[in-house]
Formats: sequence, structure tokens, C-alpha cells
Amino acid sequence: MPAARGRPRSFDRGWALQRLLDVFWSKGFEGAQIGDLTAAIGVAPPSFYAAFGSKEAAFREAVDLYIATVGAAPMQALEDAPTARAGLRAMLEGSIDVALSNRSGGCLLILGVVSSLPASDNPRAHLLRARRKTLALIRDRLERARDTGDLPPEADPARLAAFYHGIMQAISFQARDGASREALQALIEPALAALRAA
Amino acid sequence: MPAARGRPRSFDRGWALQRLLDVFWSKGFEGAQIGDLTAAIGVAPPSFYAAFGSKEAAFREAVDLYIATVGAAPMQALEDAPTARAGLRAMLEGSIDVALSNRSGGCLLILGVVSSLPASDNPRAHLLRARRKTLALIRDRLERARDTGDLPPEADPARLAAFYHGIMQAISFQARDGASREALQALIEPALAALRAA
DNA sequence: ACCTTTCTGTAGCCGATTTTACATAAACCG
DNA sequence: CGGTTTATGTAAAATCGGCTACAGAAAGGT
Repeated sequence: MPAARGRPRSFDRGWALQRLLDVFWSKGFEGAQIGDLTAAIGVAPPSFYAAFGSKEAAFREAVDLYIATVGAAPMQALEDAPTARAGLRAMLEGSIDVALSNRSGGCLLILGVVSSLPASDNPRAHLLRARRKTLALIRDRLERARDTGDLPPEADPARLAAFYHGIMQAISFQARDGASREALQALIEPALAALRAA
Repeated sequence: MPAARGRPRSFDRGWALQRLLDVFWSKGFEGAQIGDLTAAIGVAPPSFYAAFGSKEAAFREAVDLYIATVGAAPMQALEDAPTARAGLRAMLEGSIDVALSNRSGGCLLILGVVSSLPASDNPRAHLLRARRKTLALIRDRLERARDTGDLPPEADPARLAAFYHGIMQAISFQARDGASREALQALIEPALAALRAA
């Protein structure tokens, strides 16, 4: 175990990453400026760069932390519920909780980067991979439901997964536009009607 | 009518505005840089500023042109269809046509500004107003359907309008992420299931 | 013809943003 | 306690964005 060498850091790196996540979440990759990030930690730019390398690298780490913590809850709820219907409802309700737990509203993975500046290409691609993973998780859960008889054999897990992923995107977007919890919850019942039809 | 004074403009302003719309649509307000806009018209910056005033003013004009042309088709289809169901289906299919008719994919009103930089506040607010108008159009059409017996009296036009507006947003996001026409069309049937339930 | 008006291209200003030199401070090691 | 290592704050470099001064060009008015 290598004893700590040199002057110790004046802040806890994990704590700082959570602050960075909060800033990136509410302002997006491009909206979050170095000044916002360093102010959130309470340090000067060189300390930020020494600890995280660059804005892009910090964003990547913050997104991974988001996936492992904030974003995991709705997906876990989907996984654990006894039926596909209950799972989807829990996932969407969890998404609403997430979308309302931040000043600006919405999901970091969906709204973190949208503009197409060359400087945002890598962060954008990182988020796109995360979204594809979310989609795959939903599809897997629906396939399991079909295989166990919870959904009829003619149900189309891939199509339904894209549809419910779309509902998550709608929740995020409308939360960003200032929708209330009631307004967001009103999206769930109409969305679940698609299960009866399938 | 005052005869044209001074040196005439070297390009047609309406034609130029369409080019600007194309650039703003595919790159967003912040992603579209002055160099992109002037290159699309084929002029130097001073000509752009003489004709349009500023990037923000040009964006506002481009958005208004988008609403009057590109965006009008799906809403007109919603209005003209004989039933609410047929209208919503036509609106969503029209949204898919729109979303696929641009390099980057998606709707300008939904994806044009997302980041929260202070410099984008006015453009963002302008788009938000446009979205509210879209939502109101859908709600009005559903109210009419309810009043004429096309939808049952217990149907909730405001809720359903928010839901189908959400589907449009999902179409835009997934188109921006590269979804195929087939993938986007697969969102429509599940969405229409909400009508049967209501 | 000459003046006024308006547009055009070159070239550059001005501010903002990410990132880094540099000197200094705070820890451990021998 | 001197030396090494790493972090910190000030301050600025490097870059890049929107925007504009200027001088010249192209039209109409008189």
C-alpha cells in the first residue's frame, strides 16, 4: 500500500464528483462551464484539472456515476417487479422521481447533450451508448415476461421496449419544460394501454 | 411604394432564410455558427447581419418559417381527419416524415435548443411557446372529438394531448438517435392503444 | 455627372471559455 | 531538517465565438 505522497488534496474526490454530476445534470455538458464546475467544488481550475483531467473526462465520470446510482433505481424496479406491467409502471414512476429530483428536470442520459458541436461528439456518443443499454434492459425484461407467459407469445419485446423508452424520453422532456408531478404521472396510464393491446 | 434605394442585395432573402432554417434545424441554435450560416447562403458575415440582424433574430425567423411550412402539415392532417384516431395517426405519421426529412433528424421545435446557456434563453423561450401552441392544437382537436361524440364524454383531452405530444417528442428523439422509418412507425400503434382505453 | 443610399468583402475587435505556467504550500521520506 | 512529490491559487495563454469598422462597389435620384 503506497503511502500518500506529496501534498494531499484539499477535497474529497468522490464528493466532488457528485457535485460535478449535479452541475452537469442541471446544465448539460455544454451549459456547464469550468467556472460552474470549480465553483461547485470550491476550488480553482488547476485543482479541477489535476483531479479530473478535462471537462470531457469529468463528464464521462459523472455520467457513469449517474448510471450506477440515480439511473439504476428505475431499472432495478423494472427488473424486480413480478409482472411486466408492474415493472413498467414502477420504471416510469421511478423516472418521474428522477426527473423531478433535479433543478432543471429530466434525465441526464437523455438531455445531457443534444447540440451537435464537434466538441460535444464524444460526450454525445457516450450518452447514446448509455441509452442503447437502457433500451436493451427494457427489451430483455419484456422477453423474459413473454417467455414466462406473463406476456402473450405474439408480443414484440423490441417494439414495446422502444415505445416505453420513448415514454421515458417524453417524461424527461416535459419535466425539463416544467411539467408538474401530476402532469407527468398522467402519462403513465395511457402508455400502459399498449400492453393490453399486445 | 418606395423604389429600391442603394445597392441591391446579392441574394434572395426568402431563399436565404430557407437555407438558414436548414442549418438551424440540423445543428440547433447553438451548434449553428455564424460561419455555417454565412456559408449556407454564400456570403460574408456583414451581409448576413445586414439582412437578419443577429443570430438570435435569424433563428426566430427560421423557427417561424418552420412553423408555417414544415410543422403545419402534421397539424393540418390532425385537423382535417374525420376522427380523432385517424387524425392522431396522420399527425404522428406526418411527424415521422418531418423528422426524417432532415440530415440530423427530429423536430426543430423540440430539439432546437436544449442546453441552458444564458445566451440561449430567448431562443429557448420562443421554442417553448411554439410547443405550447402545438399542445393546445392537439387538445382543441380532442375536445372537438369529445363534443361531437367521436370520443366518449369521460375522455380527458388535456391528458391525452400531453400524451400524444409526448409521442411526438419520442419520435423526434429517436429520429435524432438514428432510428429508421420502420422503427419510428412502430411507435404509432402502441400509442393509439391509449384511445381505446379512454 | 455627381451625390446619396445600401450592400459587399477583408480584416479585425471584443469577450468568453478551456486550459496551462509558475511560484508557493503542504505533506512524506531518509 | 533537506529533498522529493503533489496540490493550490494567481494569472495568463490559446482559442474561438459573435459581431462590426472600414473602404469600395452597385444601384437610384437629381
